[in-house]
Amino acid sequence: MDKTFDPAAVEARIAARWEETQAFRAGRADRQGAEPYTIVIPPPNVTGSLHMGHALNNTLQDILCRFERMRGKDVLWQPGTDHAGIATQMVVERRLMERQQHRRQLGRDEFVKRVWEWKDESGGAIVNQLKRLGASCDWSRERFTMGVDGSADDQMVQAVLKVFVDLYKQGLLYKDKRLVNWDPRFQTAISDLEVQQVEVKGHLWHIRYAIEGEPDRSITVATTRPETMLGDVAVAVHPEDERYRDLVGKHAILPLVGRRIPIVADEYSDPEKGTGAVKITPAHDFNDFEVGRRHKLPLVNVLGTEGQIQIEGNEAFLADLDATALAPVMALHNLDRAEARKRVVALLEESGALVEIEPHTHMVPHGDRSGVVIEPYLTDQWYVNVKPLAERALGAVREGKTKFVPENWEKTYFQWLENIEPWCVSRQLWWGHQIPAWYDDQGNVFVAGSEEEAKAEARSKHGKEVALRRDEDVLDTWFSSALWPFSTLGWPEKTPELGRYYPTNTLVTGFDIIFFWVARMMMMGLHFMDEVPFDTVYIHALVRDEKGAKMSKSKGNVIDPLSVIDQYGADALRMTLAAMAAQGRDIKLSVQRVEGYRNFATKIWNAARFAEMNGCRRVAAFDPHAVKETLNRWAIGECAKALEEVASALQAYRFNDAALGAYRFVWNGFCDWTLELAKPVLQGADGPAKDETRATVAFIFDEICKLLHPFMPFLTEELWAIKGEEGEARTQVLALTPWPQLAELVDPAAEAEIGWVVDLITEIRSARSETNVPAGAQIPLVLVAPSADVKARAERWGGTVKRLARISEIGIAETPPRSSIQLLIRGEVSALPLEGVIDLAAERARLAKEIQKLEADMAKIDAKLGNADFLKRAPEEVVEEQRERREEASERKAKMEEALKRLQD
RNA sequence: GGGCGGUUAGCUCAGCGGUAGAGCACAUCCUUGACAUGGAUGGGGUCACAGGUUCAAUCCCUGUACCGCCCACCA
Repeated sequence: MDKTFDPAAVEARIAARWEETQAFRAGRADRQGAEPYTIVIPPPNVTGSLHMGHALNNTLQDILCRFERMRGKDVLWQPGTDHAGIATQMVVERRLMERQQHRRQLGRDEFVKRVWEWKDESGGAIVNQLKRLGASCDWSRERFTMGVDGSADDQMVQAVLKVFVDLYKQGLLYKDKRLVNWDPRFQTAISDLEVQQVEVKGHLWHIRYAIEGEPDRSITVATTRPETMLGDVAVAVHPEDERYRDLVGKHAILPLVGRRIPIVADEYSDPEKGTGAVKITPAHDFNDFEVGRRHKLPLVNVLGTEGQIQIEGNEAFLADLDATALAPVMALHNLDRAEARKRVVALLEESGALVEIEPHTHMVPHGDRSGVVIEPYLTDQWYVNVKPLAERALGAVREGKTKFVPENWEKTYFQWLENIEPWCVSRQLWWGHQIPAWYDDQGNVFVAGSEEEAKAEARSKHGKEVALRRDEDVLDTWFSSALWPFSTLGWPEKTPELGRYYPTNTLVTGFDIIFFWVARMMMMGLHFMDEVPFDTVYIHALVRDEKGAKMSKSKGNVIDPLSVIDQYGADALRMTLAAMAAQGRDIKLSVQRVEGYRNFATKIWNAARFAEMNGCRRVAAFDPHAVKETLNRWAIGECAKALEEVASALQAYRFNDAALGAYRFVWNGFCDWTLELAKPVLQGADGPAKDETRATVAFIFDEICKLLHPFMPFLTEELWAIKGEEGEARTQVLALTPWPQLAELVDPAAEAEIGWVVDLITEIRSARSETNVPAGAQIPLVLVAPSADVKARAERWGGTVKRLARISEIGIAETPPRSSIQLLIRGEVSALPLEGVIDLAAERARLAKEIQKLEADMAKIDAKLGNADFLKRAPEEVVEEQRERREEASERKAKMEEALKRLQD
């Protein structure tokens, strides 16, 4: 074995081995009758690169997959990537921009071609990065959410087409003209979820509108968006607002524009807000849109698709207005909305209509990708009426068909689905699934799975061949991801995989995409497969930097998982993430923690070297049940307990408990105690005990490899193989080796005996240190009137105790020697006679402190036992336990006091 | 405005009705035949605050104070 662990070399070698052996293939011949276990990966953006969130997400999935694979299941971890509409289009547009090009110059076909090129160029990156992390996906089944004709992913397109057409035919998908969230930068509609509310320090402009026919009166409205006043069609006041009641029914004159607009009464107007009178701009505000609808007001759109003022030739705007009188306003044409705002305010000020400017902080919607202010904008878009689908998705979770872990996320899920709005699925982008809708020149729409079918439909409608034009828009990228759990399995074909692996078992994801993705998969899965897409949704935390801030490029606090892997190894990173993945709290990651788990890997490596050097080689016929030596029986039992602990934690998705349980056992239980206690045997005389101990160490090492494999797959797979060098070679990779079943091997007698040894050594060390006995000094140990049991144990373990606690000799006496440190180990007194060496003052202090502690403890227990209610109401075991504790404490105290007294004589 | 979570050792966090735990940091000691990326030992906590339930509360309930997140139509 090499002297040090070289993660990079090992990772490359092991990855190749997994690939050669096709260890991660679903449906392997050796798993034919096995229970399936399926996870679909949250498909990362195809052009993305691995960040810490991915690292966590995929580490957890991999831990589950490896664990279940070892437990004998037929595991399918379905990998793939997402075409990620806006995100990807943005990346490619930015690249074009660097070369002073714009997508419109290229045209749609050429641009889409470029995106495909970029995908082919960079699309493998994230997959390779996932492999570096050790992700045990079935890479032969990799999918992409969007395919080209004839490619393997074409079937993903078929799935999208079928869903769109079916939903349309079922009346659940329709085209509608209403306000959408419009992103002026990308010039596309986006869904509610893609809008981020950002707090902005702005102003509230108070504008006075004259009242028609009443020169002495006016009404003042307050607005945060003065530029939209060009599209005002009314002023609304609350029906019960005394201040304005008499104005209702009259008309105001819109400043600058001169439009005559009604003053209406509407409950929407809040007397508390602003001036209590609110301008109504139905084309540019969601609320105003509703008010406009209620009062049958016209829609006056004053913005273009880029968010610029558009009034020249704008019929709705110019209706009943004298264009020539509007010269100053017409000059605003084509100005960007920000600039237009300034100019409108200036014009208002000039005209004397601006009453007041008040500082005002409010939430302003921004595009989560583009970062620009979103405009409510009137357009034709495709919507899915998700309400009925949401009902089923809600029901499935309420009935427990799908469970969230941690459970409290169910509330979040419920809240959103209960208040769900129609989902706008069309996007005015070029990169994505083009909407399968065709139009004839009369505006009839034909939704079909192909142009031929659309043509056929058109033919039957018109009785002749007509020219059709395809809808230019594409679908929201989440539309195709919503189908991921079944589209990846071959749907709409009835493939064997679909029957075998759907519904999937676990979905592992972050809470940030519960709405975007999880809820929509639930809706689509239930609707099209008639079954939930997964049994369990495990929601993990967000990875933040060590100070708790979100990692972001602009803050420069990003920890790049790949450089962490380069520096410390994938196993160290994985172990860190698993150990920190407690439910319900964000992970504050620091490189220091990774370093700690790198040290853990080193520790294991060195333990393996130790085993090798001491001839601890696997014995083919080794039977853990037949082990005779107490130490070995104990060690196997400890290992069995650790395996059980890890397995049950993983089954409950308590990754941190699992990882830390494994860590503690391997480092403390195995390295610090088992190996140390075994040293005297391993380095002592040859014989059956030594042979058995060697074999046991080798055996436990194998079990440790299995135990740690889900967390640290590379290191363990490597050690597993190295150990096979001696004797026969391993016939199977560790990844496919069964999870051990050792629960029945815990031996209470061995636990008691080794527990005594451990306690004795610990106590001696502690007492030596506290009483300033030089570390190098060999000192005697005296057992005081030992019981036969203790005497026998001392005989068996004398050598070990001498070695680990620096004891020169072990004697027996009726009473403790005069000058000595006295220890109480499991009820029996031992002493360290230290004539001339002992620091008596320190020993007295040690005893006094101990006595004090015991007294405090006893007082507490006495208070309890003296309470009649406690005795009456508390469960008997608890009372009994308290009594025992009290007795122990008082015994201990008596012994300590005795020792102290002796010391003072 | 609605909802959710957090407040436990110097730091980062587990735990969750009956003796407060880990890692890191800190202190002291140890070049012991796997490992100094190591070993041993130790110090350090009225479990945010105030009430309540209970024989018993860090844990359950109510409220308060900070901190964070999500949702909500920009007067």
